[in-house]
Parts: sequence; structure tokens; C-alpha cells
Amino acid sequence: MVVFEEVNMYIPTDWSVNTQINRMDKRTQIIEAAIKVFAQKGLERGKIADIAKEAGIGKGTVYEYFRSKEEIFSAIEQAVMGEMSTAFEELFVSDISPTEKLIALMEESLEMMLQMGDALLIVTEIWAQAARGFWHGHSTTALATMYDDFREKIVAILKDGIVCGEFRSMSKDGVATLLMAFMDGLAWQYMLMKDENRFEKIKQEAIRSFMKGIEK
Amino acid sequence: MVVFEEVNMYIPTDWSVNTQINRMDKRTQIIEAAIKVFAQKGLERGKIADIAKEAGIGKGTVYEYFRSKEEIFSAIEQAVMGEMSTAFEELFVSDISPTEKLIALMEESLEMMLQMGDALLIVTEIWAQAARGFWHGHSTTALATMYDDFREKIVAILKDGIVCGEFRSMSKDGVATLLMAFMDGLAWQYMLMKDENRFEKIKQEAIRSFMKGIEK
Amino acid sequence: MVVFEEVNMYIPTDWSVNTQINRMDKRTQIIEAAIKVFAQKGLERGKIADIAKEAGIGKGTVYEYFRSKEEIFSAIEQAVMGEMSTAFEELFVSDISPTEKLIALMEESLEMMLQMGDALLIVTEIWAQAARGFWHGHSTTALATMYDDFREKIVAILKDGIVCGEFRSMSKDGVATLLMAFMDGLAWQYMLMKDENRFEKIKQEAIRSFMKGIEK
Amino acid sequence: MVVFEEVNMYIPTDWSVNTQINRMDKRTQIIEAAIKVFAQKGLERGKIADIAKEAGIGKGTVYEYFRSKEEIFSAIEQAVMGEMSTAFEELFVSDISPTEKLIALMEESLEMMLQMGDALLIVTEIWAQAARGFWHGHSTTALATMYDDFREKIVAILKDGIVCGEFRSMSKDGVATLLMAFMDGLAWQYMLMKDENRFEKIKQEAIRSFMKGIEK
DNA sequence: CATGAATGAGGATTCATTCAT
DNA sequence: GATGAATGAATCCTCATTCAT
Repeated sequence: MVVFEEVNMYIPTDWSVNTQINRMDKRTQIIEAAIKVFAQKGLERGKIADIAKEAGIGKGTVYEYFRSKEEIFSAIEQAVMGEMSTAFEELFVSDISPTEKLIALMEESLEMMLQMGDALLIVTEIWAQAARGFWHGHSTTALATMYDDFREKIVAILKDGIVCGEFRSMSKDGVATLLMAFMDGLAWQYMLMKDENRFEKIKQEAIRSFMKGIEK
Repeated sequence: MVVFEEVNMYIPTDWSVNTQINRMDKRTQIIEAAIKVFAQKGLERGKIADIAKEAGIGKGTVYEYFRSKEEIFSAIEQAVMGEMSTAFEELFVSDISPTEKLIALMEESLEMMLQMGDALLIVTEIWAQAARGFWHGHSTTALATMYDDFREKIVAILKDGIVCGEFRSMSKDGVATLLMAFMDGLAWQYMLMKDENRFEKIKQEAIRSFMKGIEK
Repeated sequence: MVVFEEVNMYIPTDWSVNTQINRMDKRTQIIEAAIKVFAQKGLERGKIADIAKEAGIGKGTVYEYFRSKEEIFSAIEQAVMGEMSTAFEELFVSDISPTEKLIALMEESLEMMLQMGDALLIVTEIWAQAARGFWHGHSTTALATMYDDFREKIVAILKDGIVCGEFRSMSKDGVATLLMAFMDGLAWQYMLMKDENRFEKIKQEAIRSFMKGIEK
Repeated sequence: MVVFEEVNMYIPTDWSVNTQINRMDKRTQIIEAAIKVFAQKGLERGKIADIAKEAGIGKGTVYEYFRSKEEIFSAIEQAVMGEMSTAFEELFVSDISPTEKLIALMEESLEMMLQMGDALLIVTEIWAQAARGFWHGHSTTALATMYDDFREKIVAILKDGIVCGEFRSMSKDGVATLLMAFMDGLAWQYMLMKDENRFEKIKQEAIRSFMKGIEK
């Protein structure tokens, strides 16, 4: 019987690892609950109590895993940034032409943002705080750094593209920024439109226009 | 007749006009203070007391002009949207070529956003609330409506451009959305870089790329 | 023409009297407005602004006639007590039999209370404050004094009645208190019933029972 | 079987029962503190902070047990009405003569009111609000209903008394109302005199007079 | 570790009162 | 005298955080 087997499943004696895993599991659980709550109510109006309830745990337990509400914000930011970074990591190193790379990059980004859905609103809010210099120094840097990293990688692709004659000569910094702006902006447009079919079309046209704008 | 003239020269103590002006003055004064405070601290952390102090008035006075904090949010939203609308109104009807119109539109938008500076952060936050459906129905509509209006006007310009052979054939809805996404996105990029010189270059490149992307 | 005559009406040169009269008129006007407002909203929830609007004057003007809100309470109390006192004054000295006097007293009291309607609720509230010793010393005394005066007069009537053989021997203080209790209590019953016809019948039976209770 | 017994002796950590009891305990504790405070300062001037201090708990804790100040009012009203209802319940069904029943009723009521002391002032105030239609519908009904129930029961006693020849023929509704008026009114008189000895005498005379008023 | 009852700092809002016009 | 805009003390209520169990 499956139940029996489950009960008798091997339990590793190295509790420290297990515990660590459980800790991370619950952290993730809480972060996911937090994202859900914050997306619905906003950063300030989303209560710790809501998060606890959403995660199916006690209010106090949240504080076993996070020192404060701000730390949850921070964790969400990290999580989102981490997810984004790793998602593109392989793309940047893949062995395809600059044009294909850029298109893949845009499609993937937009796909990701589309899947993030409401959560995007939190990111926006957290970043607004960051931009406001709320978390003086620390987080602002994190965000800016990620953006800079990202931009550098795009610049590299653009450079390759120019070298191999796929792209016209251009201000690489400008176009890289433009690309990022274009993705952020489209995400916003989607937020205010919520029409996946229409957005799909727009996305295609947008990518086409952008690529035409930099082609040789 | 002197007497008659005198009578007609007499300005009645009809303070209503003056008062109305004063009322609007103070409303504006408060809104400006609110924008300053909210931009600095965020929508939720910006206290009414802060606004009052910033405006150099008493806490209670704020409530003489606004029923609640939310009404202040609303007023800011209205003010910003109004400003934007009127700013572009004349542009849309001006008698220049589609290409010039689009370039002017982008330059003006970005210029305006640049000038809005911190206030942009509030708008973002207010709109995030709207997008979140916080102000169920009301504000969401206002924002969506403005965006739709805007998009329609851009679509019209694109149409003209295609007709007179300046632009390539395209999905006008898609490109219009792209344009707006560019502008929103660039505003964000600016928020996170705060480097006017660099932004100026980026702006130029962005406009060039965009126009190239839709040229025939 | 009437209008003309009005305009040319004689205006007494003794302004002090006129002014005094006007002052008292406006005081009365404000008190009446206050009674209306307080009856509707309660003592604490009835705002000075409401009173001013009800009286058709400016908020500040109220303070030309009353030093504070509490003074308005006080004035209302005085007014009601005064009205009651004078109403009974003549009754107590009229030349009718003790039995008739008592009946007249009860009927008149109840009639008066019935006519006071909602205003009775204010009196209740003001007296509750008094009973609570809110206006330390001052008003509590006024109320207690009036009650004592009233009781004394009833005791006198009862005494007369016993002497001339109309009433049985009794604890006059007890019965006097009972009489007053009975009137207060009936007023409350009316408040909770608001049915004048039914109340009329109840009143008759109540008076009959009471009189039977003290007859020889 | 010992083991079996042991197993059955085990008391599960089902705190729900205990907790429920504790919750009600603290609710009661808060209500009692509230009565004390409100009696002293009045419904509006009695602050939540006062209640918390009086109950020896934190301000926020009050809100763990009551959603708002109004809910506390409501709870007090319910508590008082409940206490009254149950107190008389047995009396109405006891197996004594109508005359004795009525006397017992009056004595018990007055005794109860005397013991309620200051709390009576709150009840008055809450009922004044109810009478004023402040709590539109809901509470007004509760009070009126209780009064009607009460009156009906008195009417039944009077009916019995008439049938068995103890009471004279009368308007039962009128006399029942009179009885209740007596009790309310006497309570008020007590509030304003605070002299237990004197009140005791008055009470006796009041009951005597009332009974004489309805005897055959 | 988990929990949720308890807490009080903090902030929106109200309204009696003042005072310049 | 009359007015109502301005004021800030006062108060209800929320919610992040703590801590005893």
C-alpha cells in the first residue's frame, strides 16, 4: 500500500539538511503567499495576518522565517530578480545569431511577465520604493545592478550583431535601454488591458518593429 | 450719467468669485504639497500631517478641501491626467506631417515625464492601485479610458502616415501600444538612472530606432 | 404700499432695548435650533455647525451668544425647567380641591411631555449627565432643587387632601415621589410607543388607578 | 483495562473549549469595565482607552473582542436586557397569587435597578439612542420587543387577578403600562436622590399605593 | 518550532473654538 | 455684529511585532 510505503519511507538521519530544506520550503511557501496577498491588496495594505492565513500557518510563524515585513519585501524582490536572472542566463550564452537571440530574449521576457500576472504589480511597487531610495543604499543597488547587468548583456549581443553585420550602427547603450524600456512598458500595457489575444498580436508587431528599427 | 456709472463701477462684495479662486488656489497648493510628500515617502507612508506641514497649513485644513486621503489620491490622478491630456491636445491637431507629429509627440512626452520627476512615482503607484482594481470601477476606468483615447489618436496618426506613404504597412494597434510602452518604459528607466545627460542620448536613439522601425 | 411703510417704520432710538430684544430673540432662535438638532442626533453628535445651519446663521455667530457648547446644554436645561415651573406655578395656587388639583397636575404634565416629543430625549440626556455629576455642583443642584420644589408642592396638596378627608393617610414624601416617577415613567413609555391614541387611554387609566390608590 | 483507561483519561489539547471560556471571560471583563467607564463619563466621553485601562488590558485587546465601540454598546444592551429577562422569567411562572406576584415583581425590579446602580444611566442613554432611532431598526426593535413582552406578561397577571376577584375591572394595557412607568420612574428618582433609606420607604409606599389602586 | 493573544505606536478623521475680515 | 476658514487636540481603530505557552 502506498500509504504504508510513505510512512516507512527512509528518513535521513542528517536532520540538519532536512531541517534546512524544510526551512527553505516554508520560506518559499510564505513568499508565495505574500506575493499573492500583496498582488491583491498592495504592499502596505497586505497584512502579515493575511499572509499567514494564505500560507496556512500562524501569524507568529512568519516571524520565525522573516525578521520583519520589510524583509519579506526584500525576499520577494530577490526571488523575482533571481528568477529573471537565471531564466536569461542560458539564453545569453546559447549559440544562436544575435537577431535570434534578441527575439528570443524579448519573447521570453514578455512570456515571463505575462505569467507573473498580478505579481508584476508588486514588483512595480517594490521597485518604486527602491527608486524612491526607501531602502537607502541596499536595495536600490540590487535593482540597479541587475538592470546594469542585464543591459551589459544586451549591449554585448548588439555589439555582436553589429560586428556580423546584422544590426545597423547605433548607440548600443541607448538601444539596450530602449529594449528594456520596451519590455517594462509592454508589461504595463498588458496590466491595463488584460486581453491575452490582443496582447499576443501587439507583442508580435512590437517585436517586428523593434527589430526593424535596428536592422542594417 | 455719473451716478449710474458709479453704481456700475461698484464692485459688489460678491466674494464667491474671489473665494472660489482662493479655494482652488489652496486646493492646488495642497495637491502640490501632497505630490511632494507622496513622491518622497510613498502613498501610504505619506501622512496627512506631512502634507499639511509641507503646505504650511494645519492638519484640519486639509480636510476643508478634501474629504479624505483617497480623495487626494484621486485629485492627483485627475490633475496629472488632465495635464497630460491638454498637453497633447494641440499636438494632435497641429498641421505637420505624421512623421514630425510622432517625433514631436515622443519628445514632448519624454520631456514632460522628465519634468514630472518624482511625481511620476506617485502616478505609477496610483495607477498600480487602479490596475489592482483597488478603486473598483471608477479610477480604473479613468486610466484605461485615457490610455485608449491616447492610443486611438496615435492610431490615427499612423493611419495618416501609411496613407501618405511615410510609414510601412503595419498593425496600427500594435505599434501604437508599442509607442506608449516605449514612453512608459523610458520613464521608468529614467527613474532608475537619474542621469539627464545619459538619458538625453538614450532618448534620441530611442526615437530614431522607433521611427526607423515603422518607416516605409 | 406695505413695503414702503415697512421701510419707513419707526425705529426706536433706544437701541439698547432693541438690541437686547434682538439678542434674546437670537438666543432663543439658537436654543430652538439646538433642541431640534440634539433631539435628532444626540447631545454629543449634534454639531455646532448643525445648530448654526438649522438656525440659519453662521457657525461663529453661535459663539456670540454662547460661550461654549456646554453653555447651550445649560441654557436648554434652564429653558425646559423654566417652562415647566411657570406652567405649574399657577396650577399650584389655583382654588380647586386637592383631588382636582392632582388630576389637573397630572394631565397637564403629561400633555406637556407629549408636546415636548423628541425634545424629551435631550432632557433625559442632560439630566443623565446631571445625575452623573458631570456639571459638578451647578446643574445637579438645579435639577435636584427643581425636583425638590416640585415635590414639596405636591406634598402640600397631599397634606390638604388628607386634612379635608379626600385622601387616605400616607407617607406623603413617598406618594409625591411616586407621582413624579409615574409621570417621568409614562413619558418614557410614550417615547417607546409613539401611539397617541393608545397613550391617551393609558393615561386615563393610569390617572384613575393612581387616584384610587390614594383615596380615602 | 488500564491502558484503555489511560487512553480515555487523556485529555486532548483541545483548547477550543477552554479558549471559548476564556474568551467569554475576557469579554465579560471588558463589558464590566465598559459599564463602569460609561456610567462615569457617559457613552461618548468614555474612551476606549479608559475601558482598556479599567479592564487592565491594552487598548488593542479591546478590539480583539469587539469590532467597534458601537458593538460594546450593543453588548451592554444585550447583557442588561438578558439579565432582566431571565430574572423575571421564573417569577412569571411561579405558583403564587396574582397580588403576590405583582408585589414580588415590583420589589424584585426595584431591587434589581437599585443594584444596577450607575449602570442604569448607561442603559438609559443607550435606550435614548434607540428611541432616537439611532440604530435604525435593529436595536429599537429589541427594546420595544422586550417592553412589549414584559407588558404582555403583566397583562396576563392582571387578567388572572381580575378573574379570581383580587383586582378590580380595568384597562389592563393601561395598568400594565402604569406599572412599568412606575418602575422606570422610580429608578430615575433613585438616580437623583441616591438615598437608599429614603428610597426604601418610598418603595414601600409606592407598592402599597399601586396595589390599592387596582384592588377590588 | 508553532502559535495567536496581547500590545501600543501610529495615523486618519472630527469638531469645538478662534479670529481676521 | 456676523461670518466661516483655519486650527489642532482628541479619539477611534489598525496592524506589525512580541512572547508565553
